[in-house]
Formats: sequence, C-alpha cells, structure tokens
Amino acid sequence: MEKYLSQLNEAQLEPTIQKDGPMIIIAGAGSGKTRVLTYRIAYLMNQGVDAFNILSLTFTNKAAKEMKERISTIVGSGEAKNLWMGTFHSVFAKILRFEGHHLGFPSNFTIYDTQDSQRLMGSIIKEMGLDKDIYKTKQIYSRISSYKNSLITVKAYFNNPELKEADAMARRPKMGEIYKEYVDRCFKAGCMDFDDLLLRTNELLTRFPAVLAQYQDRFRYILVDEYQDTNHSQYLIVRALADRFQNICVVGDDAQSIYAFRGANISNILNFQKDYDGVKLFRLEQNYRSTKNIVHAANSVIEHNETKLDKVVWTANDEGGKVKVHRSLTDGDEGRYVASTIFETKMNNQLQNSDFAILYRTNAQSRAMEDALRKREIPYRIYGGLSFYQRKEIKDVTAYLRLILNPSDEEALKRVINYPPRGIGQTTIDKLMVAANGYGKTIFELLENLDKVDIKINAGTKRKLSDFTTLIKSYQVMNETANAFDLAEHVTKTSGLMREFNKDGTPEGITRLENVEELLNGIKDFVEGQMELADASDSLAEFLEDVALATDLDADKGDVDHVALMTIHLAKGLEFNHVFIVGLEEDLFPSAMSMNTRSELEEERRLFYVALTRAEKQAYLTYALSRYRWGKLVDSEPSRFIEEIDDEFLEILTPTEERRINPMLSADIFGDSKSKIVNPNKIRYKPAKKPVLKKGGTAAKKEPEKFQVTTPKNLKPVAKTTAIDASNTNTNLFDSELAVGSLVKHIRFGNGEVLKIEGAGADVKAEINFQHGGVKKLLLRFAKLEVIG
DNA sequence: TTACGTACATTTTTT
DNA sequence: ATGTACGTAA
Repeated sequence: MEKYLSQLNEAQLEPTIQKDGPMIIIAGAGSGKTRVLTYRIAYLMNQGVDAFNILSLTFTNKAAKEMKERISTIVGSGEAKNLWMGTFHSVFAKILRFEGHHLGFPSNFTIYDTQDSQRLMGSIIKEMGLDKDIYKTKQIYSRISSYKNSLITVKAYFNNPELKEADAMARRPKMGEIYKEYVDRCFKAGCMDFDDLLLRTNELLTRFPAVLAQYQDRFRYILVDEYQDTNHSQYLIVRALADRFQNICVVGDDAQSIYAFRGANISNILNFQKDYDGVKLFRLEQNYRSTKNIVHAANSVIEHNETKLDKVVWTANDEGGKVKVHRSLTDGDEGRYVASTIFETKMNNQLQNSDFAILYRTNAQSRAMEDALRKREIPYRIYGGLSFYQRKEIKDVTAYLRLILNPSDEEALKRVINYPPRGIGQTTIDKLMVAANGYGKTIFELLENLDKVDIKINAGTKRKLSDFTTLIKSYQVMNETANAFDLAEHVTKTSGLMREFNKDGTPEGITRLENVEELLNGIKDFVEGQMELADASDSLAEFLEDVALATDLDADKGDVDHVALMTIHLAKGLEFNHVFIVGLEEDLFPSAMSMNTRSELEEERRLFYVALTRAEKQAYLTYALSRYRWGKLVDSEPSRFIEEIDDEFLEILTPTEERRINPMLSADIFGDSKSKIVNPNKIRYKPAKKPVLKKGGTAAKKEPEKFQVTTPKNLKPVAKTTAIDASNTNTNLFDSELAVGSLVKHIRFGNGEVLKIEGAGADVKAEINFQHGGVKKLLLRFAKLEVIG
C-alpha cells in the first residue's frame, strides 16, 4: 500500500487517507481523481474495512469495471470481488431485484429502455384519443421523466395545483392522466423504466425503514463519482444511505456538469457542505493531462460562467502547441480537413489511430466525418448513437428473451407477437388490449385463457394466438434448465426470426444477421463468465439487465486500432492525445435549443470545457461556413466559444481574409449592393459581440440560392468516375452525365443499368436495373451514383 | 392482413 | 436524409 500512496502528490494523498466522515473532493479536469478514488478504496480496505461494506457509485459501468480491476491489482482480486461498484442505475436495479417485492414488483421485472417507454407512452396517448401534435410522445416522456427525477409521483402531481396549472397552460391538461396510466401500465407489466430504478429505490427506502436500516448498515462507506451530475432522486438515495455512518465521499467538478437536461442538479455539489456536518473539503487543482496551452485556453473559456466554485486549474506540463482553429467551407470540407490532418499527423509523429478523437455536439455530425475517414482509409469507431442493443434486430431477439422471463412485459409482447409475421394483425392486438384492460389482466394471461374469455376473435386467429402462446411457454420451460446462450440460440432458430432475417439478401440484411450472430456470441461470453463466478443462477435475467443498462462505451470489443468518434457527453472522463472538436458554430454548439437562458448557455460552455480538456497534447477547433442540416445547406457562423478563448492560446490556421480557391466563390462578386440590404426581419438573440473571425462576405448569407449555383464543384469538369456529390444542386450536370443505357454503381445496390430518366430540375429520377435489388427509381439529387460506363 | 407507396416530421445531449 | 405513420391495393 505504501508503494501506491507514494505515487500521489500531497493534494491527492490527503483525501485518499481521510478515512471517516463526510468529505468532498473538488477535482479539476485531469487532476487524477480516479486515481484518488481507487487508492482511497484500497486504503479503506487496507485499514480493515470489509469490501462488503463499501459502495462506490460511478458514472459508467466501464469506469466501475476499470476501477475494480485497478483495485484488484492492489489488494488482490479475492478481496475486491465483494465491492459493490457500478452506476446508480445498475446498483439499484440489483437491490430492487431483492427488495422489489415490497413494492409489488416481481424479482424478474424487466427494464424498459427509452424506446420501450416512448412506445408505451405513444400508445397511451393514442388510446386516450389525444391529439398527438399537442401531446408529443417525446415531450411527454421527458416531462414525466423529469417529474420522476424530482420525486414528483402521480399522487404528488395531482396534489400540486401549480404543476397541473403549468401543464394546462401548455395545453396539456391530460398530463396527469397520462402519467398515471403510464405508471400503472409499467407496474402491471412488471417493468421499470430508467427513472423508476431510482424513484422506486427512493420509495423502497422511504416506506420500509427496515430495508433502509439494512442497507445503511451494509454501506458504511459510500463514494460517489461525478457528483455534479447527480439528480434529485440520486441525491436523496445517497443521503438516505449515508445518514447513519456519514462516511460519504463525493467527487466532482462543477465546471464539468453537463447533464442538467436529464435532471442533474448542479446545486447538489454546490451545497454539499450544507448537507452534512463537518464536511472536509479537498481540492485537486493540478492537471496532469494537458499542456499549458490547453489548460489555459479551457480556463479562459470557463471564466465566462457566473455560476461556479472557486478553483484554479494549473499544470506543470509543457507549453505544448497552441489550440488550432480551422475554418472550412462546408461540413464535408471540415471532414476532409480533419481526416487529412489525422493522416499527416499520424505519419509525422508515429502516432496510432487511437491517439485521435473527434468530438461533436450532435450525433448527426458523425456522418461527414465518417465519409472523410473512409475515403482516407482511416479506421474509426463511432461510439454512442444508436447503440448495438437498440438496433431493431437485436431488440427483436431480446424482446423474446424478455417475454420468456417476464410474460407481463407488454412492450416486448407487442413487439414479437406478430414478428415474424404470423397473421396476427393490429385489430386483434387492439382487441386483446381492450379485453386485458377490462379484465385487469395482462395480455399474456389473457392469451393463456383465450377460450374462457369473452372476446370476438375468429377461430383461425385464435389458433394463431394459441400457437404463439404455446411457443413462448415452451421457451419458458426450456429456460428452467438451459443456459441463456442455448436458449437464445434455440429461440432465434425456432421462432422464425432467423428465417425472417435470412430472407432478404441485401447488404443490410446480412449486417443484421451478423449483428444477431454477435449478440449470440455476447451471450455465450456472458454465460461463460458467469460459470467462472460459480453461480450461474439466473444468467438470462442478469444478461438482460446488463443489456438494458449498457452504454456503448462499456462494450469492449477487441477492436483494431481506431480513431474514436463520439459526442462530447460520451467523452466525459476520457482522454486523447489529439482532440478535434468539430462543428463549432452558433446554433450547433452552443445548440440553438440551449440559448434561451443563461444557465442553459452556461451548461453548453461547460460542455465545451469538457471537450477541450479531453486533449493531452493538441486540440483542434473546427467550424464550417455552411453545413447540411435537415437535408439543406445552411449558413452558419463561428461559435462564440472560439472567441471566448484568449487569443494568446490560439493559432488561427485560416485567417480572416478568406483564401480564394476559386474566384467564383467569393461572395463579394455580388458586390456592395447586396450587403447594403438590411433585413429587418432577422431578429435573433445575440449578446453584444463582434465576431473576431469574420467570414468572407455577407451576400452569400442573404442569397443562398444564387450563391449555390456558383459553387465551384459544379464548374469542375466531371470525370467519368467522379462520384456525384449529394450536395450538388445543379441538375444540368445529370443530363450530360447520365443517359439511358449508362452503367452506374450504387453504394448499396451495386452495379446497374439506367433504364429511364424522367423529371426535370431537382426532381430528375432515373429508373435503374440493379444487380442487387432489381429495378429502382432513384432521385438523382440524393442517390450517390458513380458512373462507370 | 400485408406490402408498398407517399407524406411528414425530424436533430441536443443519455442512464 | 432518414425513419415513421398512414392510406391504399393485393
């Protein structure tokens, strides 16, 4: 242990060996907080605290796993095994498996992900006959989610006239009824959504003092990482559990609070000292990660926030290169710049792909980056977005597994009852739902007793229904004895899922099959891992829980060396040698949705701070003058965040005077006449500021259509093998290029022959006979075709 | 009941 | 540009 403690600096050592009592560690970016947390846990165990009595809550499962491994190397894996470590959601899901029965939940409750929850919400809104344009599923879902995170139960909602008033004002007077129905339906289905895992834990600890006492006694030492991103619900759980021993250690950085949108409450960390008596405060301010230029640049940005704790992050590291700022014309150019910079930097400095990360504000931005990386043949991996487990084919398989485990799971049932198609249509399902509600039974219970129930379904359909029921029941029987892998494999083969996936031979269909394959392999790995743990008691249930709570970051596939692409949110806690922060444009970053209030803008700024502090050696900030959004080319201007960085830490690679690649590009050719036109209609909130980084001209902004016609791409001679750019709106091109009889290549359908060309202007369509997929009619404006002859 | 076409909305971030 | 929703034809 001594050996390890000697690796810490003084500021880190103090909190590490502070054993008892409440404490808070304000840890600046890159200051080694994970190391402190890890060593502190090891130290506690070294001091005789039983691993069994330590609860450590992390932000991702991956962080938990890594921490556990590091602790194992210090104290031995036998000891570390008993540590309870994980995200709030996964830890309390486990506790609810044991204790949920107090609340009327079965121990095999299933977990609804966002998709399931929203589907359920959607069908409730539909059943209640409400206007779906006013009651927008997503909005209703997030509203209810925020109620739950603030511990506003259905009852509390109805007792709160202000809330009802607010929803009525928003023309949604039925909000409470929807909320109630949603909660009832989840309960009846034996399901919990993400928020329930916390809310129900609170309910459990509040209503059952004996249970609370039991866990208080168990968790004598509690550590919470990323405390700045806890919501009210999590805050109360921690308070309740720590109340008895008061050995609570929270770690966080107010400057990195970026989850307010999902209920995180920054005042949890700001007010921690008021919540407990005799709180010891520690600060970690030395950054070991980044160069001086990066640290100082980040500091100068965060200075613009009003709400923050007093803290000065500094570093003894090298000066390093200045933060590079690059402007491109379009998002496509931005991608090409990033890709070629990675390519060259890698060559010149003998770096690996994994030394680079591309961070963006929204998932949609990944596409331009992907295209460019692919052209350069740079391996990359996209983290987040549609995660593996959310893909349709994977959800189809897991829905069967969920249903086996918990036949009440309504969303799982609705998903598979007619998939693969077995002649059970919407009408039948609707009838079943109505009847189920009438009898107060679940749909599956109804299915088991079809002949005893008064329901108007014809005999043929009834047979189909009972076949389905028998099928599921046979799986349930198998689940008694078989392990999760054998069962899953059996299900995919015998349910017709495999046949269904096999049916289409398109490249996407093959990808789907591969995904299912991968899922099965994953289950196999999981089962084998469980065997080693000796108790393969309920492998299916545990696997499904892992699936529901997994983040993309957690998945650790033995990947080849790759560049990482992810949103900034996902990048929290990670570090990379070289970091590209792309799309630094007003309305994108900061997001247009987040500029209404000061606090929203400050969160965006913290997000930028997080992004910048991911970089160890070199940070790049890039933006484009126009980019595709909603399928249209939209002009944009540089983000205020660039301007907020002190000039001395920046290197502007593309100085204000625009490089004119092509004289036609200069918007100035339209002259002063246009720039004198003032558009009085353009009113837009903008704090007083003068962009330091001006763009070439303003005419383009006002007359985008005219401007586009002169885009240089259109003027370039198009070689035979040139891919037709989707951004190209000059349709004359197609006439000269494509003719009946031309041979073309499509990224998805392969080679094909043009049979017919029709339409005019932007709507030119071609009918093409493809090798794969047969005859298709494609809009040339969108289809990326390569002319090959 | 299903399959297919057209219309439509949709982009902020996630456990 | 992509996914979903709804209507119509088979």
